[in-house]
Amino acid sequence: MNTLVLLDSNSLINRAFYALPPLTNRQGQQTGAIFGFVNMFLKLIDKYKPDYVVAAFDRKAPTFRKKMYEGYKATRKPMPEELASQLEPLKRLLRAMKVQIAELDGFEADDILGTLSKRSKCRTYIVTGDRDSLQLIDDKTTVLMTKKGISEIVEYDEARLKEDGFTPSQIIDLKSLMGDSSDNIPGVAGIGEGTATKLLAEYGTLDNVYAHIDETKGALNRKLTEGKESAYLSYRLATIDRDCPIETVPESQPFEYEFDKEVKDILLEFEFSKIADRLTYKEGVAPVEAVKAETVGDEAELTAALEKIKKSGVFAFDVSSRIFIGGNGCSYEVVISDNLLGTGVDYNAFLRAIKPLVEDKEVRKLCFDAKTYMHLFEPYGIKIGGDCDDVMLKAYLCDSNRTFKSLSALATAYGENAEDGASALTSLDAVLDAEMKEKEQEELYRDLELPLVRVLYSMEQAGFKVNRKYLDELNAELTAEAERLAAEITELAGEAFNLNSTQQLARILFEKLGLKHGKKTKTGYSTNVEVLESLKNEHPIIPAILGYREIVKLKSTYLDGMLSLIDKNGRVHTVFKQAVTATGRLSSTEPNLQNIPVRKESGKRIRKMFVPADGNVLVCGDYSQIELRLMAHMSGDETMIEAFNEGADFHRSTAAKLFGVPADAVTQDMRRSAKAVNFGIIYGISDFGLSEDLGISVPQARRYMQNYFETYPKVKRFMEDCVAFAKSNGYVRTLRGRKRYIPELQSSVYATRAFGERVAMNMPLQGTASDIIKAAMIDVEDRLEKGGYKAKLIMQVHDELIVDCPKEEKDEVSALLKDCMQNVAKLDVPLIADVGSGDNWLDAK
DNA sequence: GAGCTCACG
DNA sequence: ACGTACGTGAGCTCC
Repeated sequence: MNTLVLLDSNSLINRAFYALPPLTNRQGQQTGAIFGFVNMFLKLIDKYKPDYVVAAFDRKAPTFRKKMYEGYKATRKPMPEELASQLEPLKRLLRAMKVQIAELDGFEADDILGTLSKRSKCRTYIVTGDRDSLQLIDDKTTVLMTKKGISEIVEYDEARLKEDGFTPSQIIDLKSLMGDSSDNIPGVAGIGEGTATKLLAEYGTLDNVYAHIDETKGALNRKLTEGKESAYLSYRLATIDRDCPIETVPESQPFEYEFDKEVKDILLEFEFSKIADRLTYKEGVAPVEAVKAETVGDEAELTAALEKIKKSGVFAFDVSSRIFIGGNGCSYEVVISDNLLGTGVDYNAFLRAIKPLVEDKEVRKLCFDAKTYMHLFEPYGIKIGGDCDDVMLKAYLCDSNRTFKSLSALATAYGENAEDGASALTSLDAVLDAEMKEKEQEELYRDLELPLVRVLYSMEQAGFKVNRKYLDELNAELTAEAERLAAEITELAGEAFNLNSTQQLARILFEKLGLKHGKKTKTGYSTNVEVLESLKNEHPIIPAILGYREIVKLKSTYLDGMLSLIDKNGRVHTVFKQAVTATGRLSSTEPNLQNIPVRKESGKRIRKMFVPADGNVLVCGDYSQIELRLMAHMSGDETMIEAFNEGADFHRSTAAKLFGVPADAVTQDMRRSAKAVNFGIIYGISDFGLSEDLGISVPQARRYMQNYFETYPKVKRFMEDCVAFAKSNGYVRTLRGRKRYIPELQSSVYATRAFGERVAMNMPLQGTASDIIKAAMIDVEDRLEKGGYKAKLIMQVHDELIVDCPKEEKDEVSALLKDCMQNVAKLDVPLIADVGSGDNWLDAK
């Protein structure tokens, strides 16, 4: 018997759309849902080997079923534009793949599936995410129901459906009772899945439920009686039309497992290069051209290869699970020896052999993520000579919204077919150079990101000393305190439960203890600090939980989490990520040293754990309100510039203007409000956000904002300009030209677009601040080295730099740090950095 | 692996 | 009528 696969395309692409991130190709065409759909489809044909495939689509014109319903209640939500734009491209691809497209005015996809499955003599699989289609199951029709988005498939035949307690036709009865909000089927008000299942188990069909309605009592009887009309309407709505006038004949177009070249072109247009490479294409079509790397299997071959590479003037290296090296027009895979075979090149010998080439300043080096290679080479005494071009950074500057964690991921995204890392590097390098030039990112690369690599490497290498004795003592104390609070909470709750489980905690608080719940999350009621804080006086368990949360957070993240990361010298070595954030900031991992506590008293005790090397002090410089100063400079607002030039407390001065009082009459509360508005301005203000932050009404927040914009009129202008620029150019940029593309502005969804607007206002400030401190870091490192200081820059926290400094250098280094930070950029307002020092991180600030 | 919570600028 | 403050990373639960 032949096999037919029928696709409920609208259902599938819908699920794919919400399951996958909003991918786009480089033309900006949305491709995420297509990507999900195609991946699922390929898995499917692999498993079921269909002879024919038909993809059914809904047609916009209202169906008979929907029309009946429209008079009854509101219509379905329209498809978001980001998804709608993917339908035609998907159909184009499917047609090229010899999948028939079936659609019919006035009918939904499931009507077509119902009709074709009824007509066909094939073993038929219906692929969908909607349970509606389960009614189509029979002895030759199986429904493949997608789960978890579309990543998994569950086979439903009659036996499987029976396990759930239903026959195929009962699916219709079920829907008519319980309804289906996603399909706009009302059902009987007040009856859910549970009750509906019970009723059908007892009476079998909807008709029979109503035939025995006298046997039900109370509320159920009332609901059924009142909902009878709706139930029967729902029955008609839920019944799939298996006799619609669709003309498609599945058997007329055999599905082919070798595709036309056109399929590959379309896949590459979508930038699904991995998929494009995986498929087989018909004879006569050139297979994917992969540059074949020569194999290097012993040290003599390695020497010859390195000679050739040196002559080419470029040395590209990719050392991961396999090792590739190459240059202009040559590439090699170096086979590392293993004990079993006894062939290949010894790993240590390989590194020794490449040393001269890596250190040769005349040879241009090229790799993905140069900083990791500096760490890799360090134990072998290899120092990269001159700069090392880094395709990771080039790609990041071209589009900071995308982040690549490996060379292969980058190569895939750029549609590189090279199977070896060295060839991928050289061709990516050329492509990215052109892209950087077009996007005016070359200076930023050459003068900022590339020189920064060495600085970051040296900071990571140096590490930050941890006072181990202090850590252990603090840990013991917090452990005891956490245990005490845990016991107290268990006692107050009257039962043992997992204190770390928000779900279990919600059950205890809001069900068992009957406390008032606040806002909801996707999975239940929120138990976050804000909610708990509001209940502080309602029950003694609340303060105990707050205390427990605080302590356990500190202990697990900053004490226990730190222990395994301390090296034999008592230092932790963070890894700075230079190509992650959309704004240009760095991030810090393993451990994240950019979120060490400081705001609360308990957190300050954690911060004290970070100390200088023996005989040293920590010198710490941090920019004072750098983003607001940048706002003053970039907007050119005279009032704001003047306020900073006067050098007074800016929040206070803002408060004085907002509330119309002299500076010395500003109360704490007025200053707090002004500060909140200032922050809001940096984030891309919204009335709602400000009202939440200040705990005031939205109209009140709106008045604050209005007042603020009257005080600093050019700030308003600047923000509007940012949004307008972003809308017409597709990106915003920093003073130094770093760009962030904002595709969200093209969205048809209001919330997404509003987010895009806030991003447009925030990124130029956050990104410029980041450019500035990066430049300062390069200066600091340079001057410390040139001055022969032993002091080392060891940390950056967005607006703060930390130097581990011999005591005798403290004064000079403090001055040097301040000078570098303050004079790295010339603005219309002073750029102020406060510098302090101390025996631990807390005291140095 | 997603969702929640919470630490930082 | 809608649903948001900007940018991160880590530990924990629960599926």
